[in-house]
Amino acid sequence: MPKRASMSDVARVAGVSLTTASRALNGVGRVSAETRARVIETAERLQFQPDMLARSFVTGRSFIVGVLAESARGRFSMPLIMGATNYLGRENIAAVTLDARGTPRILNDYLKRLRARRIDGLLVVGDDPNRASLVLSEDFAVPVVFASSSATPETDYVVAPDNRGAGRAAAEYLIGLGRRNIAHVTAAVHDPAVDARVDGFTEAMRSAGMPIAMGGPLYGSYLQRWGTAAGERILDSMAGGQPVDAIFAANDEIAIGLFAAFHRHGVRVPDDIAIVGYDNRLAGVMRPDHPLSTFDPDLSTVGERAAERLLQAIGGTTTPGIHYVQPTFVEGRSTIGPTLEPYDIL
Amino acid sequence: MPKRASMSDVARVAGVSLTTASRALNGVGRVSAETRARVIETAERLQFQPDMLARSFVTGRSFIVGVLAESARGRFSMPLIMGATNYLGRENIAAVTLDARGTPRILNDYLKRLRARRIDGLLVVGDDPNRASLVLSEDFAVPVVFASSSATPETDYVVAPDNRGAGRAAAEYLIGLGRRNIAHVTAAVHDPAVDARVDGFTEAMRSAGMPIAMGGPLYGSYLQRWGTAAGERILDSMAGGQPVDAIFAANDEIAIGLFAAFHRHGVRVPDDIAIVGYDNRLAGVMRPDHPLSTFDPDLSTVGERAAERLLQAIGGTTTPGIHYVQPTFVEGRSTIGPTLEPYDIL
DNA sequence: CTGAAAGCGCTTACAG
DNA sequence: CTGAAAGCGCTTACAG
Repeated sequence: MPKRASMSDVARVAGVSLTTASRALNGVGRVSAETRARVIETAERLQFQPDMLARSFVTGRSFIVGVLAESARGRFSMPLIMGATNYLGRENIAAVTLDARGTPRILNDYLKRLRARRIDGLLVVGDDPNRASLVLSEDFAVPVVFASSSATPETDYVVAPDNRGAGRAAAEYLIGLGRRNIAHVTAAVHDPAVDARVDGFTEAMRSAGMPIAMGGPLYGSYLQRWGTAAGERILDSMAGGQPVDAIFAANDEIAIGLFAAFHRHGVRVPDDIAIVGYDNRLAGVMRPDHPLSTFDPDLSTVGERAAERLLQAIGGTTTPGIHYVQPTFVEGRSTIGPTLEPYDIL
Repeated sequence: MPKRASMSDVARVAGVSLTTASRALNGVGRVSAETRARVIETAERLQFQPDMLARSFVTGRSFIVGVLAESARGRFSMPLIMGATNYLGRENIAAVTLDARGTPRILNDYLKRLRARRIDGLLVVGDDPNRASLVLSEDFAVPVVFASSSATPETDYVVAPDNRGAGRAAAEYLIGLGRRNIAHVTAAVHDPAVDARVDGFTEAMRSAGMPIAMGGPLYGSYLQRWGTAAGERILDSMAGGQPVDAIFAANDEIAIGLFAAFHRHGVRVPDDIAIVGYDNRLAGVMRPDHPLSTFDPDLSTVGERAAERLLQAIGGTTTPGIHYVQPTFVEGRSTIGPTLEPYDIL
């Protein structure tokens, strides 16, 4: 096979100096239009492809970024990383994907390696609030973007799902459906994603002048079991004369647990109680006719935006601050009917 | 901040030539033990980190590989790609992740770019049988490893889940449980994964001298709906005097569809009919006590092994051929009880 | 607008 | 065992 054409081959054939060829091909510096055209034509004819290794060497830009995950196996991280690396690939940027598995020692090791790799930037994926400071304390010389749902100082580049917006949207949606006694069943306090959703939900309820049913958010876990337990509690309360006609659940597992409790007691969804979940992780597993109304945080888009932001930061065309990605609402039978039966879900 | 030490800094400080420093640091060529020790000590003292960009430039090894997915969004591809990129990251290899989205034009574009990137190798993820020939016809100059469940010529490097082995194991497991009338409900013929599972299952049944219930595999789709339809058919057949006491389903959706049909007709699982699924995609979504017996193809391990294989191929330490990854069996209530109820699943 | 030349930081024949 | 020198393929002051 014929050796690849180098830029000096192009220069020689086009009858110009290497300098001029470089300038013409990169569209930088003054080159007469005709010279430029001739060089470009020659390059195409010779099927010239610039050697990125040489270019990297001389410019110091590696066209490689680091993607550092707190835990790559997490449900949160995987689609996010995929979204990011896909975007990067499309932009012809390579990624060194590293999984710190929550261990600072591993993290520091990795940071050292990334430096030797001369990466152009770093994308940090995860929710560990300590991570940020760790990385920054290393005073990494390249831009760092955080893709995370936890709050991070406004001095960093951050991309995150809008949990607060989702909480607000959930309340507004249920109010719009005419529901008047809306509860919120959520996971543990101090989980930043939980807190943000609670805040948004509370805000929207207050704006509508509506108290939160059950006296406020019910805190528990992300497990279906908790959804069922919360459901029992709500049924008790209803038996005691406290009406509940809609629930915003912090994830789909809780939503299904609630439904299970209600169905066992003959309470119909959505006829008696409408349920909105969060995550849409069960899409593709659940039946295709959308049994559950839920919010899809669109994590691969979060990853994509974070990667885009990183390239902008490298290019100096963005400023620090947090960018939110709006979760998409997926409307399903748990709020608009017809009445759900157990086998309608899976 | 002080400039990074270069190799010539190390050489100067250690009082040796650049040549010797390079040899000592890379452990190549003859260098006296004391010289080597001195150089290494000096390098450590100066915190020398070799510039990988320079090394790549001169050696032509980019320490970057391409990861080309037929469709990165596919359920199959995502964990596989994550497994691969994680392994690569640990080995300090960057990846350009590209999603051809089934389009040959995009594919060829990407291959051109990867060449300009001077990648060290290529990992192709996906099941499209045309993909392989496409890539190879480009006579890519670097090693190519296929991570795929479709059959590929023995002249390539291939890593794939052992579908045949899983089919065999499913039959043997159900036979071992004492079941005697075992059916197989699967998806479409000519899907390579389906065919391999059918082959393995058929083989094990034949070895045990047992006919396949229902006269042979029941072909349909991967949808839960098909599982339910197949369940109805099996119930009819049972009503007609043809016993069935176990089923191997081609995926978990089918398994759940089967269960739904049986439960509606008062047929108990596993008491009357044991069910084994495939995929374990619902782990983490289903209840934690393993409602469903199923095979986990361990796709991230497939990706990991494929990446490992790619690095071996680049290093010349492996030979072409197919390596299988054994799916892991996850035992659950659908085969060992107690009797499953609808809400036990999700 | 164009070109000769230096230089990026390594590896590796080649010669001793 | 050790070293002087060439060279990898580009970019970019510097000089014209």
